[in-house]
Order: sequence, then C-alpha cells, then structure tokens
Amino acid sequence: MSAGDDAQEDPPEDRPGQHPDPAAGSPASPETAAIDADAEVVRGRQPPSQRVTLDRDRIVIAALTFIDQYGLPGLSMRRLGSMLDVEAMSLYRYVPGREHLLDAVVERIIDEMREDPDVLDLPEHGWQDFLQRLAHGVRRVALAHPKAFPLVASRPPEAPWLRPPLRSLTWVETFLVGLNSEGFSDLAAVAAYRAFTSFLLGHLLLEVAALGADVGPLDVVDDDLDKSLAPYPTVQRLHAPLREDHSAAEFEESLENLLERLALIKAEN
Amino acid sequence: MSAGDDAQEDPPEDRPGQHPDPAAGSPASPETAAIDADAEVVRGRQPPSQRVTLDRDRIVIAALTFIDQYGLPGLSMRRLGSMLDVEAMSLYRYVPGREHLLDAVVERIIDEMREDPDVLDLPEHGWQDFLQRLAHGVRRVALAHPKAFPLVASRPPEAPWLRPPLRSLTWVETFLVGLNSEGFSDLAAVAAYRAFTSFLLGHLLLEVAALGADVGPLDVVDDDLDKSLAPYPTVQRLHAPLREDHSAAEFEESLENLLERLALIKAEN
DNA sequence: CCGGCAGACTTACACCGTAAACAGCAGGCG
DNA sequence: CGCCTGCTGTTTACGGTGTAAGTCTGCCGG
Repeated sequence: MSAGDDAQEDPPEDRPGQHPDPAAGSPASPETAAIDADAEVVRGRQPPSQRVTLDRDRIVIAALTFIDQYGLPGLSMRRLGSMLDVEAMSLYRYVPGREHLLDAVVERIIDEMREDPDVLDLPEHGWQDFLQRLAHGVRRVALAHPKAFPLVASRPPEAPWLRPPLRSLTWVETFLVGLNSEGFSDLAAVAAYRAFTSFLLGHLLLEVAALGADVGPLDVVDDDLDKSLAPYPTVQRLHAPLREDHSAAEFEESLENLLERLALIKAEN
Repeated sequence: MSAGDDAQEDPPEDRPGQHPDPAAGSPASPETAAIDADAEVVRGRQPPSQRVTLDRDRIVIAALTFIDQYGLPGLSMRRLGSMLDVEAMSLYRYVPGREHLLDAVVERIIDEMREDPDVLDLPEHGWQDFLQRLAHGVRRVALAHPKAFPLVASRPPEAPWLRPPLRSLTWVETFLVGLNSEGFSDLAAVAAYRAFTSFLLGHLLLEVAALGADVGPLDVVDDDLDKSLAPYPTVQRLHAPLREDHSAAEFEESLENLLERLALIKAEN
C-alpha cells in the first residue's frame, strides 16, 4: 500500500521551452529575441501582428494547460512565466496574484461548457433532457481536465450559496430559468439545484480522482499486495471487482435516479 | 460578489505561544525552559513524566487543531513547530515530510469514527441502520473539522479504488463485511460502496464548504448585491431561498433515497 | 568516568509569491 | 526633429517555505 508513495506528482524540473537556462544567463535573451523577431520580419514572416504580446487570456490558458499536464502543485508563477517566455513578474500586470489566477482558471473551465453545442441554454425537449445534457456537459469538462477539476470543487466560491461545480452566477441563472420554464416552482428549482450539484460533485470528483491516480509506477506487485491485504480478507477477496471501473454506467444510473427524485420534488412543491 | 475577496484566509502572524520571539533570541530558551522545569520539579509539580517530549501523535494532533483553527494554507512546518515549542526540523524526526504529515492528519480524522459509539462495526438492526449510523458518523466528523475535511476528499488515496471519504482499508473492510453479512452479494456490496461514497462526498463537501465560507466580513451590502445581481433576475428573485440552509434535511432525504436504491441493488444482484 | 546516542537545534539551499524600482520602446506633440 | 509620456517587461530584493546536512547536549548503560 506504500508503493509509489512520494512519486505522485513530478513537476517539470526544467522548462522544455526555447532558451536553455533562464536563470544563469545575463540580460542577453530579450535582445536576441528582438533580433530574431527582426530577422523574421526581414524574411517576410508574420509582419502584421507585431510580436506575440502577453495577454490575460493567454496566461490563464497557459496555466490551465500546465495544470492539465503536470498537475496543480507544480504550477508556480516563475514556471508559468518561463512557459510564456517571460519573467514571472510580468504576469502581475494582467493577474492580481496567484490566487486570482487560479480563480480565473476555474472560471475558464466552467465557461468551456458554454461552447458545448450539446448543452442547451433553455430546455427544448423537456427538463429531463435539459438536465441530462447539462450533466453530461459538466462530466465532459471534468474528464477533459482531470488534474484541474478538483480546483473547481475546492476553491471557495464567490458566495456560499453558489455550489460547485455549477458555481457561476450565469449557470445558476440558466439552471433556474430552465427549470422554471418547465413548470418547476421557485422552491422546487432551488431544491433541484442543490441536489443536482451534490450529485455532480460527488460522482465527478471520484471519477476524476481515479483517473488521475492510475498513472502511478504500476503500484505494488501482486505478492506485496497479497501480503498487505492479508488483514482485510473481504477486501482481498473483492479486490478484482473493487478495481473495476464502471464510472460511466454508474453516472448514468445515478443521474436517472436523480431525475426521478426531481420529478417528485417538482410534483410536491 | 467581490467583497472580502483576499481576506478569506488569515494565518496567525505570530504565535500566541509561550515565549515571545523564537527567531531573534540566541540559544537561551532551551536552558531557561530546563530551568523552569527544574523549578517546577523543585516545587513538587509533575515530577514523574520528565519534560513533555515530542511525539508523532502530538504532532499530528497539533497539525489537525491548527488546521481546524486557522485553515490548511496557514499551516507550515515552522509554525507547527513553534506551536509545539520546537524548531521545525525537529518534526522531521517523527514525520517524513509535510505531505506525509497531511496524510497522517487525514488518517486521524477518519479514525475518529472508530471511537464513535453510534457507529457500529457490524450491523445489529439491519443494514439500513448500519449505513445510517455510518453516514451520520462521517457527517459528524466532517462538521467537526470543516476546514480539514476537504483534505480527506482531495488527497490522493493509497489505491485508486479506495474512495474518499471511506478511504481506509479498515473502513472498506468494515463496510463490505457488514453488507455481506446482511445478504448483499459481493458485487452488490461493492456497488453499494461506490454509491455510498459518492453520496457522502458530494453532500458533505458542499455542506462543509458553506460552513467555512460564512465567516466572511458580512459579504457585500444589499445595494451592491442588488446591483451585481441585476443581470441575473432569477437568481436575484430566488436569492433568499438560495441562501437558506437545509443541509441536514437534505442529507437525511438523500440518504433515505440512497438506501432505497441500495435495496434495489441488493435485490437485483 | 565515559562513550554513545537520541533528540533537539543550527545552518544552508533552492524555491516560492510578490513589492518596488527600472529599462526599452511606441506614439503624440511641441 | 526632440522630448515626453505611458505601456510592457525586467531586475532586484525581501520574507517565507520545505527540507538535507551537520552540530550541540544531556541522559544512560558499561
């Protein structure tokens, strides 16, 4: 049970980026960069847009892709800077600080759903279909960013009644309006919001956690495992089924059940 | 919506501990401490146990109470050390490092349930009662450590099939044995384990998050809130009910529903 | 008495977030 | 043209972090 142990997160030791050593060299890289750019311009390449200037969106996107790749604990302002070929302090022109940057990352992840064509702004084939699409949309972004999704869950929301993972005002509005338009009373819609978020959070956090952990150094070998499980005979016996992954089916099933419960809530209130 | 903002976590600036400044003074404090101890001994106070030596359990407990009080981000080895009247490096004699310390904290939190008399090791009045007691036990420890409970959820478990918050081998064993003894087939017990953990994680994480956030500087005033909610009329209209806290009732209701689902699973497999 | 040794302290290093001052360069305006 | 002004990124610096390595110190058995 103590196999990989401390090897669970390995941030990149050195940037795989453009210039070899950003720490040792004296201020020579900006000049050479400018020269290179000039040379490219002379060669007629990319004259219209002058030099890839920094930008808040670029920073947030870089942070997200970094987390997706190396995991949250490896992310530092300095590393993020060098990923964008820039000193860490430059980032502070566009982002108030690391915490706010993480909030922006969370916001971006959630906004990805807005572009999902399968997620509707208003119910078109009943509220069940509406919620099904929404749930699957959230699940898709969670699975697209397994290393980043826990952030969505753990970062304190703007208001205590904004519940992850549907923690933006616009999504709450969409949710409530959608259910209202389908005959849910105000209180029923609110109750549905709470049940829906609880369900999503529980399922997706666990699914994503299992996804992020499997890339370990092939855990322990079977002998060690047999030995370490010896005091837990039932776990040992059920080890195979415990290992199996039925996330998708379980998600579907639980979602179905949730919808039935919501139908009751709708009818009662 | 951007009220307190960055004031959401305030680690203690200085230790409220015994001696005033552990950083400035030269090596005078250990001697004085020894002298004080001698003095106490002379006065006949606490002669049996010589000096409160350090101890792994003491460290873990201190870490947990620190997190409970000031929150996870404020915890550092140095602060924890000074909380125990000891240099940070001394902790490494008993704990391999910060990460392992956090794991130990998580383990301790979970083990708290073992001492809960309402939580049973084996079903005595049916599996529904067994699971009810277990669920409420977990909820009690979650509510007892709102600031620390997210750790239980977010720390990667020892094995990917160990699901928070029932993430210790002993609890999984207890769970499976309990359900097995009540007529659950192997597969049904495993499925129940998964559904049960999903449910607990979703509900408790959200309940605990709402609990930890409310201690802000009374958020925004009503005018600001009205203004900032203007683009979200439905949210604005339902603001009052959204604010209300029915965690306990919702927990009960969802748990009831879960048990019904588990009865189906039991019957089918 | 004395040597070992456990348990704490001290020092040192690399890294972190970020405040503050500075440098290069664009465009406007006399 | 020269100068100034504002934007953008860099440099430097400070206090904090986790922790590897070495050092002191008091107790305990020979």
